Amino acid sequence: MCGRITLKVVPGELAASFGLPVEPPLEPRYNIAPTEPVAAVREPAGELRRCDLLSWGLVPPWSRDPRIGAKMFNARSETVAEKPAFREAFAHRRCIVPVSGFYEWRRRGGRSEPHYFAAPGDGLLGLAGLWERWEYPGGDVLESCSVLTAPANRLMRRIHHRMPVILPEGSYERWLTTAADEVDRLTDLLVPAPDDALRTWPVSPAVNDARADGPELVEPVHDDPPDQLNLF
DNA sequence: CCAGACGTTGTT
DNA sequence: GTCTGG
DNA sequence: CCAGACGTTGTT
DNA sequence: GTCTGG
Repeated sequence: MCGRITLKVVPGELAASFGLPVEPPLEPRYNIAPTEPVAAVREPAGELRRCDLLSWGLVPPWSRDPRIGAKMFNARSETVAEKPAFREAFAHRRCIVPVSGFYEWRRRGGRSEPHYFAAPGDGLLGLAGLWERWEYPGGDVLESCSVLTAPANRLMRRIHHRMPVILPEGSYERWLTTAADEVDRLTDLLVPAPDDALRTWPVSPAVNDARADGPELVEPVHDDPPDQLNLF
């Protein structure tokens, strides 16, 4: 799965990686949690590609309460085309969530150990996403998004059994612009990333607190020793 | 017909 | 909005 | 995802 | 245990 992400870019990097006409003004973030604003690249039909901040956690347009979004920050790629909450967004409103990396937690002996995942060379990754539009009773609009997940690859499996869908750079255009009646041809993209697409290392549990933010959160810490009973 | 769900993860 | 269950 | 609350009345 | 907030 994917429940925390980071996005730190040098000027020009986002535009270059995702083919944006203008570089969006984004502050570096090292701990973006569900319900928070997250960057999303979209390409509306006939318009320029753009990057906006959307609320992380998709709110279906028929929802009566936008707080449902807190549970909709991931969508299973295996079922996204059928699920009532996601299928319209999958057909018509796909996006790419640019990230520098993401965190996954390994559960061991009742403890939850955060690990960071990033690309070798620290380039940006493009996560497969969906977005949706929801209107408050007063007419204000909430745009929100969700990150697709796939089974873990070999690297990820040491930590967790699900992972975000990472799009190859060459498939960004196809992911963003495939017509609704052809989305069944996108399934080749909804797979675990190759093992060499990511590096990983353990990080401090300081990241557990969603209010924490800063470059120190992605610094490696020593791996805990394997579980053992210290009798003295 | 109306009522109620609509989601993922992890744990048992 | 649309589907499932009763 | 994890952390933290989980309640009401009345007063500031 | 379950929900809300970040």
